[in-house]
Order: sequence, then structure tokens, then C-alpha cells
Amino acid sequence: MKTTADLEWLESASARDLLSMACGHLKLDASIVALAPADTNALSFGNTPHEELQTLFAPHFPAGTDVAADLADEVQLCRAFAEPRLILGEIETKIEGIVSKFPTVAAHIQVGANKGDVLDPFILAANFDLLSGRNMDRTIEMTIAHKILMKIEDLLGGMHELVIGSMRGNFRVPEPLQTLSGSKNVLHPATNPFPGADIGQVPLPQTPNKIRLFQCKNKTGSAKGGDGARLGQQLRLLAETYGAETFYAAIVGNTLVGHRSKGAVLKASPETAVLVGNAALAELTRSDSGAELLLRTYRRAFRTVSHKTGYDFESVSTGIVADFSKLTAGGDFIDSWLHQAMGGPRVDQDSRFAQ
DNA sequence: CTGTGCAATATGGCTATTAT
DNA sequence: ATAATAGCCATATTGCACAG
Repeated sequence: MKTTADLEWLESASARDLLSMACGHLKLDASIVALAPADTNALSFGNTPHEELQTLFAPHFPAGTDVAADLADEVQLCRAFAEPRLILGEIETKIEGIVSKFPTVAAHIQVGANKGDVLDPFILAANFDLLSGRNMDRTIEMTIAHKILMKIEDLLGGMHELVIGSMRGNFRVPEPLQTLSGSKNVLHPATNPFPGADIGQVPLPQTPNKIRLFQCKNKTGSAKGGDGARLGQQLRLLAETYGAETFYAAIVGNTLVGHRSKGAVLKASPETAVLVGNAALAELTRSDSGAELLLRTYRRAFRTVSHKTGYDFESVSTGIVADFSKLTAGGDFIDSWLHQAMGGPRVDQDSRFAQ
């Protein structure tokens, strides 16, 4: 299995091998490689905090350049991914996809992709009076920002899965494509082997028969209602079926206090480890610098995509304000939107009239 | 006995992806 | 195109433990 090989390389290679790989990617002189300690392996060198790596490299590059920082980035990236360029490209594509769906005209905030999701005129009114100092431009800017941030929330959940699932030794559990057995929740050896898991890890040399399976959430409050019980049952089934070690991990957060589904998961699956924050990332990334690594990866991608797409929030919101002004034609824009948001032909609004 | 804080459970309002 | 499923956050409600 490829993921096994990725991990084994890291454990058998030396610190200098890893640094050599990073220098190769950045086309830096190979003489730098001697900076890495001779007696350290690639895994622990790659787990060195960014700050420390940068300090190690800095004296050997011209002051005032970013080379030392970039090299530190690259070492951490090579530690995490067998093919960092490939994964960075995938992340950028994903971000670009979301940015391309950011609102650019009024219609994009007035109604969502689902025709039923209309901009709420009552929230608009609250925004106007309570948040925006009765200023229409600010009200609309807030509305746009809210829409965008919701899209970003969604993006990040998916990116954590993509990025962590692509790290050395990890694999992603794809959404089952065909549900022969009727539901995505039902275990099926061929079509849906790991229901309830997002990410898996190949067995470690220390525990050769233990596959490790993770359900990943963004925060501890992400799962709602009956999710916890369902996920717990699924995790327990995975443990029973494969002898798997199971984890219920939330990426963001610093305490289990306030966890909304820990109890339900543990009740259904007492052997599952419930983790949050660095504790979760330590298991998922096998590194103490997991959070730093994620941030490093994302920031690089955000910056690249920002330059590439040139989405300009200021000018978009100016344009959308103009669209609203046109619609309003001098009247009260919230009143005007109220009618737009609620009015329509009876056949569209009353099931008794619908054809 | 009452007030307080916590955890668990629900509800409501969104978007994205896949199956039908 | 629509339904089902899954992901997200904010907030309300309820039961329980504990302090006063």
C-alpha cells in the first residue's frame, strides 16, 4: 500500500534525506543539507517546530529574504506529504472553486442556489439597526461577508479531510458512491467498508494489526442531535468488524468541555477515543506541529488563490449596493426587499393552487 | 429548597454532493 | 430537478450535580 511506503520512507530516511528533498523542491544548493543533524531521522527532524527550523537556516541565507522561512515550510510540507506540490494544487483548486462561488451581484445574496433560501428581510432589518448603524452600505457588506464566511466554513471542513487524509500514512475514506445495501450508513465490504469514518491510518510497526479509523469534525459542537449516537454505533461496528482503533476527533478547540456529542458517542462506543485540538492532530498527523502544519499549508494556498482570482470584496460590495439601490428606486431598501422576498403568484406559494 | 453551571439533546437556518 | 444525506453554527430546553 502506498500510504505504508510513504510512512516507512519517513521512518527509515535521515534528517538529511528530508532536507535534501526540500532543497530539491526549492532548487537550493545541496550544501545546505549538512545543516541537518547527522544522527536524526527524517520523522523527528520533520516534526521540529517551524520557528526552530527557521532559526537553523537563517544564518545561511541573505538577511531580508524569505528563503529560510520558505525552506522551513518546505521541510514541514515534505514531512507531511509524499508529494507536497500535488496536494497544494488540490487545495488551491478547492479554494478556487469556492471563491468562484462568492457573491458578485445582488442576486447572489438575495436568493441561494436553492430557490427557497431567500435573504431574510427580518434579519436584514436587524442587521441595519443593530449592527450597521442604519447604514445601507454596511448592512449589505455584512450580508455579503456572512454569506462568504458560511461558504468558507464549509470549505474548511472539507479541506481538513483532504489535507489530513493526504498526509503520509493516512488515507481518506471516500463517500460511498453506490449504496447497494440501501444506505450510506450500512457497512458493505466492497462498496462501503468504513461507514462512520472519514480518515484512516495504516497499521503502525508497533501495532501491526491495528488499523486506525477517525471520524473528523471541525469543532466539538459540529455534530447535532442524533449524530453522536449514530456515529458511535458506526465506530463500534468498525472496531468489532476490523479490530480497528477508533477516534472521534475535532480539529479546532482546546477542551472537551462543552462537547455536544462526546457522551452519545462514548455511550455507543466506549472504546473510542474522543479528541480535540492538538490531541486530535497529534494522532492524525503523528506530529506535535500538526496545527502549525495545517495553517502553513492553508495560508500558502489562500495567498496563491487570492492573487490568482483577484476577488475584490470592496468593489463587489459597491456593485451590490448599486444593484439594491436600483431595485429600491429611492424608497426604503428593507421594505422593498420585504416585498421581493415574500411576494409571488399564489400558485407558487400555496400547495392547494399548485399544479 | 433554590440558583447556577454543565452536558446532552433539539430546533432552525444555511450549502454541497450524490442518487434518483 | 428534486430528495436524501452530510456538513456547518447559534440558540433553546431540560435534567443533574452541587453550593449556599
